[in-house]
Amino acid sequence: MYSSKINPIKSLSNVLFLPIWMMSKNIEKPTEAELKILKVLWQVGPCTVRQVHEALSYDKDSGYTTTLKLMQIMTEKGLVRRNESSRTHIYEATVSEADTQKQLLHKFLETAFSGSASKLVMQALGNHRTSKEELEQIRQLLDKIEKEKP
Amino acid sequence: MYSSKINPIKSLSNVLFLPIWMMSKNIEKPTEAELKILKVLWQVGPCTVRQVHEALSYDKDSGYTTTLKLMQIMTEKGLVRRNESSRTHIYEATVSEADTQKQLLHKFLETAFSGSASKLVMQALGNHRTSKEELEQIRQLLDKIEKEKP
DNA sequence: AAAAATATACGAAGAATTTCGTAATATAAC
DNA sequence: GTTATATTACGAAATTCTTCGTATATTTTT
Repeated sequence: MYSSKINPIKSLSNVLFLPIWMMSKNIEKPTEAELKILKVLWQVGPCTVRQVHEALSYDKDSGYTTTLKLMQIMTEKGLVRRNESSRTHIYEATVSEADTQKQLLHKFLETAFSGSASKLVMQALGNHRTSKEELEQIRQLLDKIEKEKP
Repeated sequence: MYSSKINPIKSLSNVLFLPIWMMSKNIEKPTEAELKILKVLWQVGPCTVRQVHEALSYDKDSGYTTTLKLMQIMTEKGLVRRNESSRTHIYEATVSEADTQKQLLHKFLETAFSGSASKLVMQALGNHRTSKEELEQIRQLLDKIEKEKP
């Protein structure tokens, strides 16, 4: 990296406000294809490769060995763990959906919205149908956050 | 794609509820490196390659020709347009920041949050410092949305 | 006018991700 | 038990994105 003499504040602020999740141990960031697999595992629980592959084949058109290979890589990365006691291995996610979303959101917020959570939130609310119940939940969260503020 | 006989509703719903922005002409999706360049152009306006490259070199450590090449590719994709009247070309973004954010957000929402805007919003609000003013803005948006509901 | 600096064009290397084909092995069916 | 089927292992091709080096052309400096 370029050692900036003009704007040292930028990198400094990054250190001071390091989000909590970044301080915990390094979680491998899933790629897009890996994320699709994780979603299946989160939704239906421990699966064989075939189960995952069937679940994906509605959206995606790639061969069985592709899914297999990805899941093998994910095992190496530690994104999933597998039970090898029977010949057909059973895979399960080792990372939680919430943690992964947190991590991906942080990255996305930086790259696409330059870190402005409120801009992102307003865009998300403005362009996507959200039920009354969900809006109410968000409102409650707002209350809670504001109450905890000075 | 797999022609599903089991769940034809899925693809159907995608057609029925096609978001408005998707119906407009196809915008090329910027890659991550391209997005960084766009951000400079959005922030400072029309630029030469050198200006963009200098602006980026605080965060990024790649050569001048890399930036040049990327901007040439972006021109082909139609993400930027350039004025070639003088030897040093002047580039400007052809896509707006808001439109691009909308597009990226939609994609992200689908891949990471399975389309649940409220989940994303709550995660974003929960994990990132947001000022009182911003929270108030969001609250007002909530009011506006709920008022427009049945 | 020659030399130096700066710009674009463009092919191709490098890197990361996704895809597949084939071999080896185990299980199931006959 | 032999054949057929299903599963894993693994290398390597295909793809996409990023990076760079070199050639060529233009402007600026000396």
